[in-house]
Amino acid sequence: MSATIKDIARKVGVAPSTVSRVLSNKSKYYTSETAEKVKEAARELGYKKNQAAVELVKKQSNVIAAVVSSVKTNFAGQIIDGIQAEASKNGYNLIVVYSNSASAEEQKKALLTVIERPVMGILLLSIALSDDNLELLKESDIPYCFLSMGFDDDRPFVSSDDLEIGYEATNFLIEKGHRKIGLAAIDKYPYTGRLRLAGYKKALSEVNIIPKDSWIQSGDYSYNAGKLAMNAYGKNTELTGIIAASDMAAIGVLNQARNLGLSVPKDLSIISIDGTEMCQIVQPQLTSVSQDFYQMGVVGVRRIEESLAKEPEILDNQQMVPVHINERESTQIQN
Amino acid sequence: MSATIKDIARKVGVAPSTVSRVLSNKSKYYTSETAEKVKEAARELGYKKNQAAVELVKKQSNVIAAVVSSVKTNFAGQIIDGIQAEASKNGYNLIVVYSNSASAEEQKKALLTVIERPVMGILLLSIALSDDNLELLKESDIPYCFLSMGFDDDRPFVSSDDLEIGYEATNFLIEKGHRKIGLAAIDKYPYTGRLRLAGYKKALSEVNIIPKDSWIQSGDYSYNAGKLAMNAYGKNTELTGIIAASDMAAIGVLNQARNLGLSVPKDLSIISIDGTEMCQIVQPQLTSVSQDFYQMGVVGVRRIEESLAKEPEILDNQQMVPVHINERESTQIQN
DNA sequence: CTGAAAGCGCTAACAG
DNA sequence: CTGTTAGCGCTTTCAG
Repeated sequence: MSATIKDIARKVGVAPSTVSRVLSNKSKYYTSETAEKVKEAARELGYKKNQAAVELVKKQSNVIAAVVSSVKTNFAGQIIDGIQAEASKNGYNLIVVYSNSASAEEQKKALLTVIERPVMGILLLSIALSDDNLELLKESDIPYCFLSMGFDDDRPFVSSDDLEIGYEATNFLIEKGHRKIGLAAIDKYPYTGRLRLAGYKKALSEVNIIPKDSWIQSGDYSYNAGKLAMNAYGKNTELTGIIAASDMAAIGVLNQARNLGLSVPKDLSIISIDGTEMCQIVQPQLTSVSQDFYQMGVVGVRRIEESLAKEPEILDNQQMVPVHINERESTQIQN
Repeated sequence: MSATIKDIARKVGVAPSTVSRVLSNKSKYYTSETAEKVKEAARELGYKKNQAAVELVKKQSNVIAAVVSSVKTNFAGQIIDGIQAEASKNGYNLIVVYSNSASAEEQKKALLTVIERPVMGILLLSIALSDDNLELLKESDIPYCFLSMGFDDDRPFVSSDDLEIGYEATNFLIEKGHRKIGLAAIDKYPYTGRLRLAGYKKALSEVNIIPKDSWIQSGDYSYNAGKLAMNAYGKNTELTGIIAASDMAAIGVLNQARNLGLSVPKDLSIISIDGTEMCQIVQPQLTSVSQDFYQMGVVGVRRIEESLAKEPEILDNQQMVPVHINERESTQIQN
């Protein structure tokens, strides 16, 4: 077994409490002389702090936990980078646990893994919690915040403004002269899809366009959903522009359009939602409404800090991170 | 604060140890009658186990830790899926911490995050540990295993056989009739690149081909490295086939070839190494030597289990996971 | 500045 | 089957 604080104390000839003070940098409470001896002994003994013991007595730790849906989302990495950077800056450690969002049972295990130890906060990345598990989370009294998804109730979250995303994407195409614009692979009913759809309709209605039902092809944001949507539009579609629900969906639309003999952007303009690096490795490169995932991670960590510091009532529970449009090669002016 | 085992004991009128027994499912040691009452009370009180306390006394936990290089690798997710599945099957929990492999300091923090608590094992995903940090890891006495990378020393790892990868990729092109074959974006000196290069040379020498220096363009496996390599080969390259060091590198080669006016696979065949989903979303779809990343995760967990069970001497420290070739659209017969 | 002592929440003998 | 006791490794009063 690893050496303990007592071993060091014995070796140096001081009390365990003194060793603790040195090793926890409670300066002012020891001479640099004893500090040296203690540190020296610690090194020799290969001492490693037992955080379980520390957390047990302090009842808090400096670790932030992120729970991530294991469904492959290519932007999760960016959010995690943001969390990591901000956490590290403030001296927190980050641990992440993956959870298959499909199974409430798996979800619960993931959640318990972090709840059952004194983490300072929990960040949930695009994960749809079951009611039971949400209850579990609330009961834990650990500050939490959802990232990259929103809700109608008062749960704290930080995400992009999905209404704005739908609106901006649509407006971008309108300003390029497009009138018949499709919305592909979007999930119509849950919060995110619903708002994007609303933004789409809003932009359209401002120029007096009423979208046909067939313009809106719902789906699950996946590559395959993109392909299916494009297939449904067909080779002879009246659409001249398409908004894809995600980068992967956009690539699906793009590839299927090509399969159908359509040339992008000549015959069809495509604008994607997300703006991950995927947009830049396909040809033509995809114009996108880009979300600032990194920033979501940063804001999420700050959100946790605030929950710790302030009373719940003062908190601005639901925060939006701005989006911006990256014009690349998949869109062009429509005459 | 959350309720403790004592609160439950008081409420039900039994001893804390009894509560502990019920809650830890030490069946045989209590009547179903008391069990009911205890569980009922636990539910009412919203009891949550304090793992810090458990781990402190048991000196071991059921969590496996994965340390992942935060450099974006699109296969890390697959490895983690494999770890997760196998861990979950055996009742372990997985926590992952991200570490920027560039900074030894960051690395150390990540490592300490997991070493300073009683995890049952540590899996390291394509992370190049500094000497100090490797020492730290060894000292911890926690079983560990590197995944998706190999070493010349006796460190435990599980990876693909990189010599075989280089050999198979090259041989595949040779059998298609190619004679002038390039190797792009590979890191020549470290273990992985060195072995792949050796496999490449071996296959070539078997058919009496000696590669020119210019055929081998080293790089860092990235998209950009792929582009640079293709650019170095140039529009009028004598090569008819190229092996790319990774999927992203292959896409870089592919796009740059197209930029140069070369058609794939008509003018140039490309075979990629990795075989992630990226291969299927580009056009043409990329032929690849596919690694079984998921399996690496699975084997990694088993490796940890074995280290716990057996004496170090008996262990087969370095394990290879088989690769296979997926022929897709980016390669064709060369006359 | 340092030591002694108490205790975080839980489990594991040991008696009964 | 259940209660009593001790203690995991650390921090934190409280004295001195």
